[in-house]
Amino acid sequence: MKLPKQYEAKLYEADIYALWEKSGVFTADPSSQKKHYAISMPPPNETGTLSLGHALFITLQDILIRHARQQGKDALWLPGTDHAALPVNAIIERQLMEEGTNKHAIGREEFLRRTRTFVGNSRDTMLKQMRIMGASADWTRLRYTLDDALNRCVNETFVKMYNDGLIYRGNRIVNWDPQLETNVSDDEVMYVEEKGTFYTFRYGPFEIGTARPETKFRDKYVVMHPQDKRYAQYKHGDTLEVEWINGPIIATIIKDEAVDPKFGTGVMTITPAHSLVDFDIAERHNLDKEQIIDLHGNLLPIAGEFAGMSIDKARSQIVKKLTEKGLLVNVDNKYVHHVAINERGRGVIEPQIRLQWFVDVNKPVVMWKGENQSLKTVLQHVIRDEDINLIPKRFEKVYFNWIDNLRDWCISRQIWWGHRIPVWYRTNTDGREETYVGVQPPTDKNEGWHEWKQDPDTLDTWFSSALWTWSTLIDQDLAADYTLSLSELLKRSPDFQAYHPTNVMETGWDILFFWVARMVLATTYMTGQIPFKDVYLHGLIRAEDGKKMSKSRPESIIEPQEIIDHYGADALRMALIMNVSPGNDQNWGRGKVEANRNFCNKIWNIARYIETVLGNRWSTTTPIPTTPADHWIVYQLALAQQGINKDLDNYKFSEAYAKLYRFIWNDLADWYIEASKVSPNRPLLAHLLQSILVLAHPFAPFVTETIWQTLPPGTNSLLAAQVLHKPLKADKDKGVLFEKIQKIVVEARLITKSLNVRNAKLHHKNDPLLAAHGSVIAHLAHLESVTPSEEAFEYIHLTGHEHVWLNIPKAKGYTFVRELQVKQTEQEKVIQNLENRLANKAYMEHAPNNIIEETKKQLSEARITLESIKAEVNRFS
RNA sequence: GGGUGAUUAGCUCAGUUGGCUAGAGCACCUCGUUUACACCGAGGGUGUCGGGGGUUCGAGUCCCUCAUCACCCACCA
Repeated sequence: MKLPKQYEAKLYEADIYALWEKSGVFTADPSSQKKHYAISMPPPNETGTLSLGHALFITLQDILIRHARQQGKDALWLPGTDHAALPVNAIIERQLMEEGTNKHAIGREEFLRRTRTFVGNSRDTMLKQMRIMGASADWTRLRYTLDDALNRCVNETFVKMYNDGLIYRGNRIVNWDPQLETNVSDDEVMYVEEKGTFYTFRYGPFEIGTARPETKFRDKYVVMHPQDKRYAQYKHGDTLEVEWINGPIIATIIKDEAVDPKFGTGVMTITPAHSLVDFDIAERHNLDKEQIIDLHGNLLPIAGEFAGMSIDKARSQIVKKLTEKGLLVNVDNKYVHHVAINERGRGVIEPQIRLQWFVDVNKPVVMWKGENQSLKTVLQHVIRDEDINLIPKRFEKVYFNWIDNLRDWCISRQIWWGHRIPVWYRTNTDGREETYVGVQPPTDKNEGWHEWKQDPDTLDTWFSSALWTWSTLIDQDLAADYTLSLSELLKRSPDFQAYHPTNVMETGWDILFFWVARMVLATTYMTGQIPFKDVYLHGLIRAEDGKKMSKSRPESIIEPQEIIDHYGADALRMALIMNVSPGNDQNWGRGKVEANRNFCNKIWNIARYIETVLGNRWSTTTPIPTTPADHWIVYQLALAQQGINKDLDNYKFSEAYAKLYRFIWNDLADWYIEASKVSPNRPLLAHLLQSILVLAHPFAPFVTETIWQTLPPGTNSLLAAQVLHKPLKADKDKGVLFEKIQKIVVEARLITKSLNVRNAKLHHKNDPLLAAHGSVIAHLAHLESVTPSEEAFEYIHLTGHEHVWLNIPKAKGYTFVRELQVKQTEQEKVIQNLENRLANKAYMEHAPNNIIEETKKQLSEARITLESIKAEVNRFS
């Protein structure tokens, strides 16, 4: 088949993907005798289209999976998508707002219908885009966080935790988002700096500061540090009457160490219902916690004349009233404070006390390694005991720091999109309430009781994603059989038995807490296994200017689709891993994509050339290396293959890729193929082409498979199904001859280039290397000829070769002598360094022998080179 | 307040356990259209590896310290 001059990715990629998918190469087989290898794909949120971040994880995981297949493993890459409760909810609510309506107006059913349509469209787009990226995922095992089987796992987990006392319902202060009308977990809260006003008011004998006067109506506890001498006269529990916003109130003195005596006056009043810190203080001393603000952010009747006002409106009026009462002491307009906002949806968080479901992270009821532990301590153990490795390792410190600050996990949400909480309530005619917690809804209908009603709340998205590695491996049909217990189900699920724990979790460091830690938590608890052995954390992709890609700056967002349309998926894949290290963010740059588009084209043209040279003379005979170049390239190939395997085994994507790039472009294309033009070794060329296609395939699956499909019969089938073979044996010493040839070529090129001499001739006197390989050298160095001759004094000698010279007239040699002198000085410096090193007693005593030997060898070589340069300089001076 | 990362060529960044004269891509300059490729080939790098100190025979790499930038966690009412 005749290939066109340039590789046009978009002409082939779709067909190639279809070919793979049809063939079933991506489908894993748990009954296979091969070694199993598994990766759970982090399910992308169904919120629109794939981003560059998704493109990155698809690339990294696809490389690992294809590499595992090449190593002869049964590889499962299980794909899926996430219903993404909160983010999706935020999008739908925004849509509704733009249409001038809201969720209450359309009702739960209609809301869910709209949401399903939206996520359905998103899912179709995203799954299509994953294929466009070349993801070799097992689509027969596609999962969705809201699948029935996964939903069962969610309920099983909830119920088990409930029965173990790990899940409880309680009135606690939570991060309430009045905009989305739900609470969110601590990890979803973001703090942004904001300039505000800080007021100081007189409060009886004290002065208290606040940035939020609107919460202060019922502040009846005045708190100070127990050791603060300024207030030693006041005792804990003392009461006094003070004049306040709506008249006099009775204040109670509380002594608590949470107060910083150095901040402000060292005295504060507290609002337990609307501040996390205040709530904790109130808990410690068993104080009243009165709600001041309602769930929509408006003041309650407790605010008297201000009731019903939004907090923003009320603030200035309250200040005004306090000023009129003469209670305002000071106003500071330059106060900088941190406002809590919901990361999803950006609503301002108003802490509220609410009846919510929590996961207790401190209760020691989790069996792990034969010990009763808390969820928290299990989390610590698996990393400390190296059951799970974090890559890069430095994230362990971040991880432990997060655990140290971990509080009970609030898992209930008031949004409608998500897994329903498996709890039902009913009352009887006497008003007595019953609660039922179960994997399936209760069915009994007793006399005198009303219908069971399910808890209206949904679960935090991360509660279901936490089960991802194993809930996806459960046999989906068996899961419908509720007579089986979960442990029986796990035992009878072939996928779970074959693929769990998975080998590696590859994801961004930004969801280490949200997701990775929670998978560890839920999976160890439910299955007694770790979810994965390694965690590889990649960095984020930022805009070209180094800032985050953000929807508020649409020009900063790069769509993978657009890049693929222009440059092809392979070019994008390689650009994303080139010169990138784990855990470190990278800035997007188009330059890398272009470079890799060119690399694809290079591979294409190597194939084009080799296919032309071989024509219809393809043979399947084992190639026999004959020339030094043959031995050299075979040896280099073996080195590259070993190096790439080792790097990928250690998740060194960037380094593996660099080795591949160097081998294909520099070694094979620039040196070997050029050298082979003198006398092509056809079987070896065929072998080399097939080898690089296999080696490059995990990185650039499309272009390599496209070429593979053009190979003649007998070599075809699917590249995606090929395994790595043992490299051919090469004679390393014969290969070294080629390195000598390279040195001669490089120098000949350099001299002819710098003197601008064309069609120079290279002569030698009885040099066996040149006698044997003259034509190759002539071709590579663009020389007219390499011929034996008698010594001619006025010509330029090659360094280190006393009897090899270029037929460049002596006159031109005088121009060259300056460069030779520079070289001489450099060489003298090198020799001086090496001599000093060897003269150093300490060095000779401490350095290992091989290093010393190496130094000696370098020195002797450097001396020969210097002598050669010197001789040449002398001839012209 | 606590922590992490970054600082290496004009730009964007690699550099594995310390060990040859520190690398890549892009950009730039010179030459070249030798029939695989101009998305190409050949040649071209004087980098105080952020500053200072230390450990070592030997430091871009390990330790201390300072500076700048980015980020994470906690959060002062």
